[in-house]
Amino acid sequence: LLPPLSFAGIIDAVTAPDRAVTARTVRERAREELTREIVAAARRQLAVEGAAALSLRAVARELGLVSSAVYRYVASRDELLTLLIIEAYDTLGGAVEGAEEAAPRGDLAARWQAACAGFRRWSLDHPHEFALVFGSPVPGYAAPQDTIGPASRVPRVLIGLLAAAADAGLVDHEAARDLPADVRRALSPVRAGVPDTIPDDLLARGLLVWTLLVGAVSFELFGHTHNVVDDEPDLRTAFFTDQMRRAAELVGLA
Amino acid sequence: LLPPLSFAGIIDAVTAPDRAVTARTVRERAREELTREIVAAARRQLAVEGAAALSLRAVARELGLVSSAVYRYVASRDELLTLLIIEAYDTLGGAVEGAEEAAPRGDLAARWQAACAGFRRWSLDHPHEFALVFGSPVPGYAAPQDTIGPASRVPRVLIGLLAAAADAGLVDHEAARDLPADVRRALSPVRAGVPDTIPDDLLARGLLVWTLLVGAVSFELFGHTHNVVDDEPDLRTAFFTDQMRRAAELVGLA
DNA sequence: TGTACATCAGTGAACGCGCGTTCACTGATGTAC
DNA sequence: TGTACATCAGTGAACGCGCGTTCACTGATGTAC
Repeated sequence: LLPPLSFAGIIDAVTAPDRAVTARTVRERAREELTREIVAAARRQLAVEGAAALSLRAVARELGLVSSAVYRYVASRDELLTLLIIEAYDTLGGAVEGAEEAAPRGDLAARWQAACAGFRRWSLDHPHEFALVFGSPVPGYAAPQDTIGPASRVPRVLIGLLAAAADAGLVDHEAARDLPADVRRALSPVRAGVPDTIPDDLLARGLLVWTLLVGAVSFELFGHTHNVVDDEPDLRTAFFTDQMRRAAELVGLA
Repeated sequence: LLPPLSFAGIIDAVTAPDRAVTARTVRERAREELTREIVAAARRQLAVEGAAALSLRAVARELGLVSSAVYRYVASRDELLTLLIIEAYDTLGGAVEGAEEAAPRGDLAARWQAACAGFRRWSLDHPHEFALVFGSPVPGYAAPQDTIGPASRVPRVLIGLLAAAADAGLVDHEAARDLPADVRRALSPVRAGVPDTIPDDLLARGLLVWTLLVGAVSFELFGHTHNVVDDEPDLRTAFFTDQMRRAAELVGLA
């Protein structure tokens, strides 16, 4: 009874709101618009209550629809969650890219700090989205393939910086050791997606630094810096910046 | 109508199961035993389904009780969650302490790696407990004061190692810079609980390394190493060990 | 040692709530001739 | 350009589920005299 829902079509409708107005029918336009409104309502609920409280019925209520009507647009609660995850990855990616691109091109340290600050800013502004993406997995939910593209936008920014640092000769190749064989094998999946100009050792350090960025923001958002770091926002920022500077030293970005 | 429930009493009953048999009444003993069984059943549910699926009714079912009977022992679902959080922190703390203490005393690098390996092992064996403690906060739940003691057991192990490294002169004091004033102020809460032999710079590095440990395990457990690190368990372990060795270099524990 | 009263454990029924999902349906929009 | 049929959006009712929590109650255990 359900119409053949194209998942990719939904994503298009959601992520490309302003494409040139082609000769689409009224129905097509209404469908795209309502799909976007459903996702927007879901996003608002996520922002306020968190992923656990997200329900199709509440989305329907907010839009003045009967709950079953939502099923014309979204196959299930899980699919809606997937859309939100994709959107979160995407806006986070955009925020980090934007911040990094606004920094002076020649100053790698500044570009790194800008990226980190952008990451943290977005996360503090969207705590539930952050939790959805980097926190505990939603029980019974398995992320589909569609998320891996958007998920890699931020890492890709970091990879760009690492490559730039390597190209600029900023990485201490004396200190760069050869990795043990098993560690090199462990890294083979990432290795495939990263330019050869980044040596294995730098790649391993890059993962360390990426872990650190996400870990630091997790700690802050999930309350693990209580009684550790002062609560005053400026001091928190100073601490984070200091931590990220230390991280940057590991990969020639300080 | 509810009896005056002493929270500390419950914790005693749960965490000190084998205290000397004093002249307690049958009722008292039955109460302690059932309280322990309730927490044990809740722990099993947590292990299987995760915190979101934890319900008082399910606990009651498992013990063959009527759901309202559980309220004789536990004031609410939140209190039960708190008990589980405390227990998770405690068993994690015990696991890390045990692992660290089993390493040769004179070998700080080995003690560090043992602590990290113990942390990761416990986490892989108790993924939902890890998520409960280090993952997204449970919505609508605020951790009470009772958790902060157990929560600091693992950090305390790391502090011990940092102090030992400092005492042994393993930390490069040339490289140790003076911290900017705002970063020093940001650190004042931790500072109060850490021996003076650990300088500010080392303390800041210590937090970096602690973030890294938790972050690395989070990434692995929450699926963020998919398509990054090979799935084979031995290779994952090799990668983790390598990352922790790099972390150790920052604090003179390599 | 035995009895009277107080305390406590566990029962069973109920309240009120919200959820995801299905299904047969009406009425509006789109399309082919 | 108009009509006949096909497609689609949204409705309303229902199914079946589980949850946390309250409350008046029975019967067992504990205690004071």
